[in-house]
Amino acid sequence: EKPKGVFLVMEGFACRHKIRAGGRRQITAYLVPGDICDLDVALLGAMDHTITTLSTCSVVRIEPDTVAALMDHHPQVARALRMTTLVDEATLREWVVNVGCRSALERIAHLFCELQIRFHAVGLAGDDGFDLPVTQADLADTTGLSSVHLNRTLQELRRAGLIAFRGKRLRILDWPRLRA
Amino acid sequence: EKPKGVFLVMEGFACRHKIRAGGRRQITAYLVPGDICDLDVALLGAMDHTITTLSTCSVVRIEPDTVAALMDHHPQVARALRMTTLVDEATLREWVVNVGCRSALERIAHLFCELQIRFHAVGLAGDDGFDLPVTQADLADTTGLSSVHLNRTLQELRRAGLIAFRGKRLRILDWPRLRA
DNA sequence: CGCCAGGTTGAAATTCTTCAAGACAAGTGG
DNA sequence: CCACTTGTCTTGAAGAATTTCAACCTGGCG
Repeated sequence: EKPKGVFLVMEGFACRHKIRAGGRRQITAYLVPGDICDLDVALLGAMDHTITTLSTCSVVRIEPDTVAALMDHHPQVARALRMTTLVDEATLREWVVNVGCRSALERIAHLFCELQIRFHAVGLAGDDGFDLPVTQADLADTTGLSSVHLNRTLQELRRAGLIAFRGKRLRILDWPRLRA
Repeated sequence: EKPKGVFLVMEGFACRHKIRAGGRRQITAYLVPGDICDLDVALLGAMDHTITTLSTCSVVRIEPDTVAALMDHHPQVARALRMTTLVDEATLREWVVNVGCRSALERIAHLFCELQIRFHAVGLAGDDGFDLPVTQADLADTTGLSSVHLNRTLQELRRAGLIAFRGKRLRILDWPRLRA
């Protein structure tokens, strides 16, 4: 009945994903520095998905007892931890919306906006963008598009002057319009 | 730092959904009898989505104090409640996969399988199917398809002898193949 | 009887995928 | 230092999946 362990991402970029028979992969979440994972994961018998790093990461493991003690003695921390799971769930819902009813262009723009805000929140993004160490294939598996179509849609965003994406760095050139 | 209230679905069928500017709607989860919702929802300032009943429902509200007391004095219950949020999250991930990388046929089949198992678990489905009080438009908003395409894909499932869906009742005619 | 929401159909237009090939950049071994 | 490999990005063109529009059908219900 106690959490079995917690991992905290300190540096780097990782993702949760599932692989389907046939080799298709769907990324279901990104983990950025400051994100916590597997708060209660051992409660379920098996993990339903995989976590993979997309860049070199440094990760801290916090002992189950430490977590339990924190949650028992520091209600503010306990509250914050419960909030993170709510936020994760809300984000996941937004991802269902993203792949469920947005066009290719909107999906990518939405993803970039989400990441800009999340990286910004932990001081890893300026107003002009952030490092995004993923391949276009990764983005395709995130947005539910083929890599070819993703590539073409990225070019469209570039041509429109909204973003630049070269060498693992995403630059946001027109935040208001990207957001719109 | 305490849960502010809990709702428990006793009878009926409901869903979580989000509405996008432009009127498009995406259903992100179904609630069947036995499902609990909003365990910690008041921790976040605002609700990021809407809950709607799809049939007449009876719902029980459990007082925050009751929940807090339960969780304090009955570790087994606390554990079970935390497990439900993990299961909800895993289900949500599966929905991302569903709309992200499955064909129309697979999406619908997967949804029906999920619901069959969930209804079966609470004794509301026989081996032959269950009551599913939704319109085709609802299913379209669930699977991220247009209602026209959903309609045609449903017909395909019928023609293949996998299901029958008339009058709010879904009959499963060939479980192994539907599942496959 | 007539209305109405939901279901069904056809056809055209669009979006997206697939296949296949070529360009480019970085890293490796000779 | 060069040739070579490898992974990623880019492009074109054909074809498949899906959406849109618009019409028509149907059964339940006031």
